[in-house]
Amino acid sequence: MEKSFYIIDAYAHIFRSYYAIRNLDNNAIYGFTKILIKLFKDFKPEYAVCVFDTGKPTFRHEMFEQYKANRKKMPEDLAMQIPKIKEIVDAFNIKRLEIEGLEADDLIATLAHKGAEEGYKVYIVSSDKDLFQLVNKNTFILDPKKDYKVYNSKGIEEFFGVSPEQVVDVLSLMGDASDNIPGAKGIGEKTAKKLIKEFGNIEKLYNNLHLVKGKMKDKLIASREDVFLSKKLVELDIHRDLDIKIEDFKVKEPDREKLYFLFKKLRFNSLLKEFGLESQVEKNKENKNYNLVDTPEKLKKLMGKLTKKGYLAFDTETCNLDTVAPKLAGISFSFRENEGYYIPIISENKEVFPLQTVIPLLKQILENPGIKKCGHNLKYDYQVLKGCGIEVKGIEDDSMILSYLLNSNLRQHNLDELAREYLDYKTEKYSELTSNKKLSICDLNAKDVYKYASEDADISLMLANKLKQKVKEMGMESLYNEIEIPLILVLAEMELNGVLIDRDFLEKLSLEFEVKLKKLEKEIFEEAGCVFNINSPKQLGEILFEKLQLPVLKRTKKTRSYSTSHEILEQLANDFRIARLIVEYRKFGKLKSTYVDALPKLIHPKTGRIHTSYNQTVTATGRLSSSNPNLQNIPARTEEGKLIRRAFIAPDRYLLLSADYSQIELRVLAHLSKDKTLIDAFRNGADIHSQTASHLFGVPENEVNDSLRSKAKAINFGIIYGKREYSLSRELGITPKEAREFIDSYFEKLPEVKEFIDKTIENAKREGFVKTMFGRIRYVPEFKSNNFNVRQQGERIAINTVIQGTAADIIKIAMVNLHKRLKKELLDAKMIMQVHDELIFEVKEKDVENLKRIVKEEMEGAAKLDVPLTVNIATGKNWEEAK
DNA sequence: CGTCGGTCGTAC
DNA sequence: GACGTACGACCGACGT
Repeated sequence: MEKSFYIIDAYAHIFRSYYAIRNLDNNAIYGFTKILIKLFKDFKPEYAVCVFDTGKPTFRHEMFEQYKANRKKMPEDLAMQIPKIKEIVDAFNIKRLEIEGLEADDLIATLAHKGAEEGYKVYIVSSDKDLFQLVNKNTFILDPKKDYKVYNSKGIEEFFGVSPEQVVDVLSLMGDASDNIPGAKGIGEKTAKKLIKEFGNIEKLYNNLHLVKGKMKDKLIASREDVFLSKKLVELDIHRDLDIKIEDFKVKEPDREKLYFLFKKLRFNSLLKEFGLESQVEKNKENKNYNLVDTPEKLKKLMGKLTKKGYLAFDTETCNLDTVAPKLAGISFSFRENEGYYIPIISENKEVFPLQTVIPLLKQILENPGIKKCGHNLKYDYQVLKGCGIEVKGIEDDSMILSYLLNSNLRQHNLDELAREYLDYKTEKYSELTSNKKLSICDLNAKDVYKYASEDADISLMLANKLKQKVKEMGMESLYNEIEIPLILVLAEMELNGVLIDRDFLEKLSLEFEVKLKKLEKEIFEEAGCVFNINSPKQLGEILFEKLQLPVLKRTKKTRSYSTSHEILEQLANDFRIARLIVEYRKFGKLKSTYVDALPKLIHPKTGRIHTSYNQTVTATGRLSSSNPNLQNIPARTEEGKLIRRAFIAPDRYLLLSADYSQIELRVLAHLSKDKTLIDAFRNGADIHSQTASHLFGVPENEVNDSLRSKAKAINFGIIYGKREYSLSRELGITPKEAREFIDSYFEKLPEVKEFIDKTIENAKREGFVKTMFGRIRYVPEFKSNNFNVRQQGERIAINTVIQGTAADIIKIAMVNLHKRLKKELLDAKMIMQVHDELIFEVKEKDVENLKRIVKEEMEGAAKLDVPLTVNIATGKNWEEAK
């Protein structure tokens, strides 16, 4: 019985997977691993080896300086995958082989030769035609690209057109652009094969040149030297002196545990299944030590332990999700990995410990700044506890924020996912715990809750340890410690503060809008000649473009249905009354449903105020986001929109104070690019858009009219968003060619800006991520796409993220500093809202002037740039007035 | 009846 | 397909 020996050409598969599989992280690892799995499942190799390259120069480079000179450096994101691939090969218990100064192909040739000599059936796992020359009666090619087809000599001849012995000669004639093998100039694959089939090899070909006709003969004569050099380059070299025994490559059982761990980490869930690695999921549960602390004795003992700790994780459980003061159900602690304690306060809706006895005990721990705390989404826990009269001190780590800093492209950073991703651990889900969705933690018995609750604290502790290390490695330690962590409390308090809303005013507005909408609706139905749902783009499209036969100017992106967007309706508005009416209807409908009717519903019954959620871990650039409601998109531009802002009010004897950064993103651009023109403009306190217009159109600044200024403004913002000629032309109502000229002349007048953009993109492509001024990173996987548009989007993302992200960092710094400052100066003033470049405060009338001074100082001093940061401040009884 | 993708519109 | 970052209302297809 003959033994089989499989030689795996690692890099061939790695490169192919990298370029063939898109839209997947770790694509090369994935593709390569799939091949290994297939091999194990279908071919069950007894002997196998994985051959790698060292990338060091070889004798071929000495022979021919240009050898492989065209090869680009391995892309960064591929290089990063190589170590993992080696780990996987090791876990499969397949030997790896790479020898310095020896190309993989030569190593494969040597191994194949040796294997055949020792009587093995040799299978070369590769799709590379350079290896076809090795096929003989004991050596075969196994091609994963061709559905794992096995080629013998005859197979090669059928597939490639010549016998394995003739492959080298064909390759020498046709050359290989990717390896920079010259071949015969002007002779391609087809001709090469024809010639070799006719003559047998290149020696015989050149000895019988007289039999070749016309141009082809001339080409062969001209390339003679190149062809023979090519043959030497293409011919694989068998190193008979290499001390290798095939016996050493005996395949052992794969290390299933290691593979499981690796696949899990890489999120190769389909491969887990494919290789039957699912059974071990629960394994990590076994060594957990979770405890229910349900007697006064146990509680006392735990508290004694906790007071001696310098660092611990905690997590609160609540009965409801009330924004202001949710009811505390229990609290869990962990101070050692795999260990956790749950103190139930409510079990099956009955008090386990009376609050007045537990709270003082908890205070000793939670309010002690010397005991550093960690948790997951501590903003929430802080608020819960504040509702119980506990003010948590010593917040050091938040695993949610750590995860966000490591990958801001993810919008979800929930504990379950992170545990799976980083700890290979499957958590108990809240939904599994309650099974019936109507139950809350308080309805359950603490005996059923404590494991779940302890786990959360334990997992957060383990994650914080692990992720903090990574954050340090990425150079984000100070961003984390000095900006994001202190910001938790700032946001927690802003949310608790909330903003006062004039409910009566909104209710009156709602009635007014309702009347307006009814009237518009009637008119629209009359124009249309029928009744339909104006809010349905589908129905509206059918009425406008089918029934009424209005011209179809644009279709929607994904479904190619009629576009009824504002832009299109505006274009139709001149000729068709119905289009004007719909624009008007949309405007009022939007304001009414999104703001006028929605805001009163969110007024908290106890405080009479709106308490939004500021999310710290959502945006990819580092900005905050706001939800329930979103206070960052309250209308500001139109007259009707401004009415909404009048509903945001200050209580009696208080005022709202709004402070916004003037042109912060353009100032950041000026600073980062060091562009002289921009810097000068900002230093001189000029109107930046007029100044740009002056430079751009070559007119003195006092002669810049509104039209020129608005063009310059559009370009200035266009730069930040990476706008191109097409969209700029649409905005300015000019041709794309004219827009192109504007952009070109902008870059000509502000060359440093152009340089900054190019450098940023270049850097981003090389590193795979961009970095803001304060070290925040964002990965830009778009660069890996094989779609041109997606790659171009990557460029815009890179630019915009650096600018928007840096601006976001700056206002966050200002918020942290202001929060401290307000506490210190004992002003009757509270920070209540943030809208990206604007902070809004509620301040007692007597303290307005002091607050103005302090806010200006802290915001303008938040970062030291090459241009001044300028802040405009206004006050009023409501938000509209304070603008 | 809930979920989810598509479209549209608001902010900076 | 053409401008970055968000949130959310509404519709309607789809699955239970």
